[in-house]
Amino acid sequence: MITVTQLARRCGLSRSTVLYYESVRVLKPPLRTSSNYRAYGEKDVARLEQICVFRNAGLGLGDIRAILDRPESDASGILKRRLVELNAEIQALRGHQRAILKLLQHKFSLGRKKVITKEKWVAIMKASGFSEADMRKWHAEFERSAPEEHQEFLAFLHIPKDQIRSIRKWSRKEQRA
Amino acid sequence: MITVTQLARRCGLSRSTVLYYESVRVLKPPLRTSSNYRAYGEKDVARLEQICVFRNAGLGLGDIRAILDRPESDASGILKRRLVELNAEIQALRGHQRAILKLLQHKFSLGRKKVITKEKWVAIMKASGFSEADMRKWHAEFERSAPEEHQEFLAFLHIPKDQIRSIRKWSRKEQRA
DNA sequence: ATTGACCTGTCTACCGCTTCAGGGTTCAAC
DNA sequence: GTTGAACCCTGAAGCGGTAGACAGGTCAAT
Repeated sequence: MITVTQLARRCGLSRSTVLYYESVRVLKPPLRTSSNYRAYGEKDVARLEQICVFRNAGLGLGDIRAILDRPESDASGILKRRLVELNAEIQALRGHQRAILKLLQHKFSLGRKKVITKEKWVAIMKASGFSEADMRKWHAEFERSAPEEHQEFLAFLHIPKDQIRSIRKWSRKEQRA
Repeated sequence: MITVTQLARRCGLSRSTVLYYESVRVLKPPLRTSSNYRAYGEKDVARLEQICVFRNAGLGLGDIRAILDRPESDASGILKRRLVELNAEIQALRGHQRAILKLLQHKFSLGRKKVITKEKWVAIMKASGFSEADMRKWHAEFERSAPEEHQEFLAFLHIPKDQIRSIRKWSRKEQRA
């Protein structure tokens, strides 16, 4: 029998989160000690661990409750739906990234003093955790979904024309491969 | 001079959203008619359109306000930061997707009657808007970030061993390319 | 003067939490 | 036996960005 904070820590959550899960009844109200403290047992731990598994899969608490409490609910259906939603969300974020690139282009070409070069750009990206492989994938994605913006962006980095051609070439190859 | 609802519709937003923007003063309080209706002019429209541009780039209203109202604010710095954050968010969503795939694997192998095949899987993915290219990119990403789970997943689809080898081979090539 | 389409401000809900306020309990040291 | 730290409790409010509902005011037409 453990307390809320112990349970929370065992699952890598905060006490408040566990309490919140109880309040939205995705976690069942546990036994209480004589002094009204929550006392959790094995089953409660197991349940919370399951919840965490589904949360790591990006499911909402409503969906998790459905899966855990209603055996007739179509768990794999829910998971597939979420898989598809996640894809849409990823596309949306990629769209945001493309929009930012466009904006950066404009900003820099307005305030013309600040010329950003390929080297500076690569430094920014590396500093923020992009590996070489990530950057190749990034180019491939950019080329696939917005070839014209990709061209524009490369030109904006003052990369010579022939080099731009070769970058776009392997970007296309990458997606065909 | 147009009204709130007209302004909102012109920018593809709801009335409540425009009102909210005003309340958090990212949009300036407009002139009022004699009957106290909001009356927006050209400048207001332009401002809201700018706001929408930045919202499409996934910036928060706070950042937008900083960029629009404080010329000394480092707009391109904010944009770059956001670019990096977006990348992290995308990685997180991909992680969710991988977690779901693992779960689906377990589900299906528990209820052993339901054998999912490669064909069924591809049908699900296609039905949800994955192109052939998307799926190749998906494999490449899967192979790059979680090769063992990728192997497991392919086996789970009852794909013959030699075919699995070839799929993983070109997945790795795709990222090297 | 009435209809119907607009407008007004204010309130609520959604999600997944976090934080705060204002208390009670347990356990150890002194 | 009392003080203090570290726990526990409940309940409410807040975040961001948006959608919608509500009750009532305004306007152009009939």
